[in-house]
Amino acid sequence: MIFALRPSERSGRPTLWIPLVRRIREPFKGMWALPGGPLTHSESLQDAASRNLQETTGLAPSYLEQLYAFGGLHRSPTQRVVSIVYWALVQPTEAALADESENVRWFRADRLGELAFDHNAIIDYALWRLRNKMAYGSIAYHLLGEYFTLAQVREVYEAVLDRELDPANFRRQVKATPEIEETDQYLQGGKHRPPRLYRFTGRPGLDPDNRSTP
Amino acid sequence: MIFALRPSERSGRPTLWIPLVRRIREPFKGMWALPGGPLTHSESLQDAASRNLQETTGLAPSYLEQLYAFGGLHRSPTQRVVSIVYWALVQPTEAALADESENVRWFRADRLGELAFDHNAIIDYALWRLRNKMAYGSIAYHLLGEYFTLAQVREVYEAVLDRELDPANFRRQVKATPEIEETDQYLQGGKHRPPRLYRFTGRPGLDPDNRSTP
DNA sequence: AGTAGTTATAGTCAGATTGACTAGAACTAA
DNA sequence: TTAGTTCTAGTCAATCTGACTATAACTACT
Repeated sequence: MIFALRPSERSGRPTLWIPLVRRIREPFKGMWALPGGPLTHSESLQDAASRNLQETTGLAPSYLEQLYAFGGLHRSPTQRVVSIVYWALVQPTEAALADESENVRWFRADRLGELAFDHNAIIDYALWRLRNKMAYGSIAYHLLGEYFTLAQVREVYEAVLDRELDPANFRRQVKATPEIEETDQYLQGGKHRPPRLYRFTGRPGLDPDNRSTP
Repeated sequence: MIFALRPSERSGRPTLWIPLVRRIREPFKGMWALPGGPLTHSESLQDAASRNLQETTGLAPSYLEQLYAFGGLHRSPTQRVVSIVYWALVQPTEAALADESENVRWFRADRLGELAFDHNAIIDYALWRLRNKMAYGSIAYHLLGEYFTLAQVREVYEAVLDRELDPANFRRQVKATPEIEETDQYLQGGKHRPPRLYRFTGRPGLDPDNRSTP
């Protein structure tokens, strides 16, 4: 379950996108589904998630965390399947050069059709968790590059939470978090006053003892 | 992974306790471990957790939620094991009549020895999650009976968070939550002014679409 | 060159929340 | 009757939040 920011077709403002793969076998042949695959005997759960991510979409995530183990009896019509789902955030540079093909395509998170299995429910849950963690923790920065403006951070929040935030108040809060470091560089090229660039100095969301579930 | 409140031996104030079972086979024969067992083909994950809970300790939980799926390669020295761990809260009435025997015993959560497998780490994580959810959500009431005083709620928080809280300020906050309902009964029998009894009117922590992970 | 348009950034102000504290109320035990 | 206990309501200052104002610094256009 992978999230990335991409500019919306119309407004150009960043929006949440999700890569899906097309089912090439029954059940649900032809429908879109979350990327995934089996767990082998010689890899940890997180390693398996990384590997499946790499194999199906070619993406390297900047954040990876276990979402939930789904184990209802009728998730697949043909057999009993337990899915230990992970969710990942990838930076826009990564997302731009991701494989896209006949059977792998990006979709807007808020405009998905009906997917295979219970994958709509899984995505709903992942979205809920993403919004939740964003409100508390410092997770938004894993959707951005190394340097960013405070307006870009705000756009991430606005895209995920789906509501507008007051620019001045948002600045005040972000600047108060100790993990945000001011640089002395500015982003040039806009048709307005150039904004200062900042850096995230917190931990890189991939370490194994990632106590960040809340 | 089961939590219940029991009065401490010395002070008599409520403390967190955990039931453990003794390993009767290798590996880790003779050591204490979390209750658990295999998943069958005809039960959901939550059902399997309930059943294992019932079979090993005889307890019926008032709250049950998935904790995490542990799948490291070397969790068991003999074979690869993936454990989908659930955590439960049981009310003191339930906890009092729980089976206890040579091979099932209650331990204080803050005074555990070395357990089998990675179970110490699992308990640490569950404790972290319990503290976290308590700070936000309304989970403490699943450790209490139907009627309770505000001082009892405060004692739950103090036991779990392991620090004292100001009684007056705590009252103010709890009374402000809409899920708490004032009754017109009072708890008699103390050597002081009888405190009013309250009720929890929120949802009963067992429904399947329990969106309460944060 | 000058002016309009845009976003960046700092600051103010009222309302809500929080932590520390005070004080009276209502019971029991001596 | 009094001392001891907890219950309960309230005050007050500090902090945080949301709404808002004003200036700064750039580009684009005339």
